[in-house]
Amino acid sequence: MAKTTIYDIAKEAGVSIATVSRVINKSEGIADKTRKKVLKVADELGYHPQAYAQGLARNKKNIIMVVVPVLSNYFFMEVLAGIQDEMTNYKYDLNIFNVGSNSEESMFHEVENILKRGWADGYLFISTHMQEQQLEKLKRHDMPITLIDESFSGSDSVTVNNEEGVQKAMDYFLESGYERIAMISAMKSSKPSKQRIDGYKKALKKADMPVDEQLIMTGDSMYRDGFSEENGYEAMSKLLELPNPPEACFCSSDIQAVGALKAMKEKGVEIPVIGYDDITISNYIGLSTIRQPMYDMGMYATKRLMNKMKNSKLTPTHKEFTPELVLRSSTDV
Amino acid sequence: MAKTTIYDIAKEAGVSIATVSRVINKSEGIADKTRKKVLKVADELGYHPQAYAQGLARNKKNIIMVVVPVLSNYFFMEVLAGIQDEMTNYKYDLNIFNVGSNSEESMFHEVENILKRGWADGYLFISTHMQEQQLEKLKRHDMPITLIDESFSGSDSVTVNNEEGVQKAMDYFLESGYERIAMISAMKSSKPSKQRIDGYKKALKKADMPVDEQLIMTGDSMYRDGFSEENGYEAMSKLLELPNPPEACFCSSDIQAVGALKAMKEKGVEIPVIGYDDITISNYIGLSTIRQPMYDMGMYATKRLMNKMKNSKLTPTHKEFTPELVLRSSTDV
DNA sequence: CTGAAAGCGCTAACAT
DNA sequence: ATGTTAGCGCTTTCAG
Repeated sequence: MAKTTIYDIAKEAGVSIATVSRVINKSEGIADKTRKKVLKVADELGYHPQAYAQGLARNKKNIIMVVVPVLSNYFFMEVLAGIQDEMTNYKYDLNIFNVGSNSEESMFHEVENILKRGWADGYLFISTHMQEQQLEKLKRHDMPITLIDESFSGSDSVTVNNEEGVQKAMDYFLESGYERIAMISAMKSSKPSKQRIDGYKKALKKADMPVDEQLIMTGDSMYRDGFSEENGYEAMSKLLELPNPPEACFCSSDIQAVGALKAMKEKGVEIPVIGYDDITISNYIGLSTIRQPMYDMGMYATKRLMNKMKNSKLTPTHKEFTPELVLRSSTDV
Repeated sequence: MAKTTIYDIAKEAGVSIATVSRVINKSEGIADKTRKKVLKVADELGYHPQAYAQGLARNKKNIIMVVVPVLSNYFFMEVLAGIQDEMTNYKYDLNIFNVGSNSEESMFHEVENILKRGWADGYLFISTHMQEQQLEKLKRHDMPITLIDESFSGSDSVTVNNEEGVQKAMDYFLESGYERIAMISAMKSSKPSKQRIDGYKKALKKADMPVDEQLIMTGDSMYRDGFSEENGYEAMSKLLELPNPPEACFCSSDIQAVGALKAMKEKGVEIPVIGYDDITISNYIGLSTIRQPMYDMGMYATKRLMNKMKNSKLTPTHKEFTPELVLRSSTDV
């Protein structure tokens, strides 16, 4: 069964390709008889339009593309679930594109090229963490884009306030009377990681507490930017070997907290731990955490994008979700 | 910055579009001077080939498409990590397509249409669970496809023996002397779920033990086919309310086991539990499980697909991975 | 209501 | 070494 085209159908049905195209596209003003005949032949031949030809001809792809740097990551997965569920309300297909670069510069070019290639009708960028100047360049391509987990004044974006989230975690520890509060961070070059470190320091300063750099720890494995169980495990192991170990610990992500918890268990140590994200599993293992409404973020961003695509002169909006402290057993020590 | 085409470059550089095309595609036999000029203009204009036009013209897309029914699922995520990492070795881009259908029939049509549309040069199908007859139809489209987590004699596929995996879990329980062994299953219509139930029954029969249908339990929430924490939680809750509760429990997936563990904790019950998959987190929470080499499966399948694309007359191979029992603390009671 | 023909942006013979 | 031209499969005027 070779690829069948409208030419095949036209010949077989004894009409012109224009007519075939018309019935396939359900345009009106077609004799009922012709339509039926064409449809029948199309079905027999197992016809389906070629995406590339169609896209080229009408300059419309019916595709929404999600662009992400790292696919196998819990944060992304949950955001994606929201996108996916919301997308069922539209007639667009969803494509996920993985930008694989390491350096920030080449990542930008990769992203820009995706836009230039004209893959989709609209784009959702998750955690690509580009600079404003770069984003500015992208806007020149004049494509609907909604940013998730990063923001920029001139673009649609949905984020959650990282510093506020950390603040809430720290406030809890501080109010509970802890003084040596550690933080398990991730890759230094990661923007959310950086923001969380900043939030940590600020919270300490606000409370007139000293910042002990030794207590800001990360593991050695930087797979997935350090947002991994392994990294958290390593970090906590190091923390517990300090001459003066911490009394409490805030983690940049739930997944690292999971690793940290294991390290603690192995050493027989029990200190309160708060994670970040509130991935589904956290509820089941009793991990206290800062909840980011990941699913809602994905859903909201998708809605925004679709609106933007309908009405291109909508003013860009920035939606900031508020993170919340969720207390579970990992803070009961 | 409107879309720039080779026509723009040709005009600006004072050459023909063919020449532009040649230098963009690095074909040889081009005067160094012309090349430089063209490249310069292309750069100034921020040129990048249009994917659809290029794809249409050369009938080659440089895309590998991963087709999955459910995106936000741990099994898929880990397989995907393997695919993603392996793909960095090739010059293809990765696209993920989510088939969103509920009924088996319409799912098949969705999948077939993807093929017909001609998106990619090769496809990786993960857990689509089609019937042989349907797969047979797909083969007529003559596109390189590798199946993951399902198999069919005429296609490249990589699977893991589900029954064998369950057998190992059951053997462990049986040898440890347990008699009332429950199983937490997932959606009945899911193929892997079914296979695992079969394995469970077989193992019992082999050991001359009665099969108590009451002990094959699933939760009410069927989100993600029942492969969720919630489902496991519900199932275990029901199990523990039985007049004669089980002494041990095998779960269809680690993620369900996580839920089951929570239910046990809440009721203050401790029975040994074995999950299925060995997702990364299991190691950190001490969950005994049947390990499926998900990452390796993704990697292996990707390699196969790429080979197949190089050499289309390769004989289809079926690679079956062997699941292994991994004992951790959840079986120490 | 239907057909002819131009065009979407690019590639690949075929010329020169 | 470079230009001309005919497609790739489909949509969309413009005629009739």
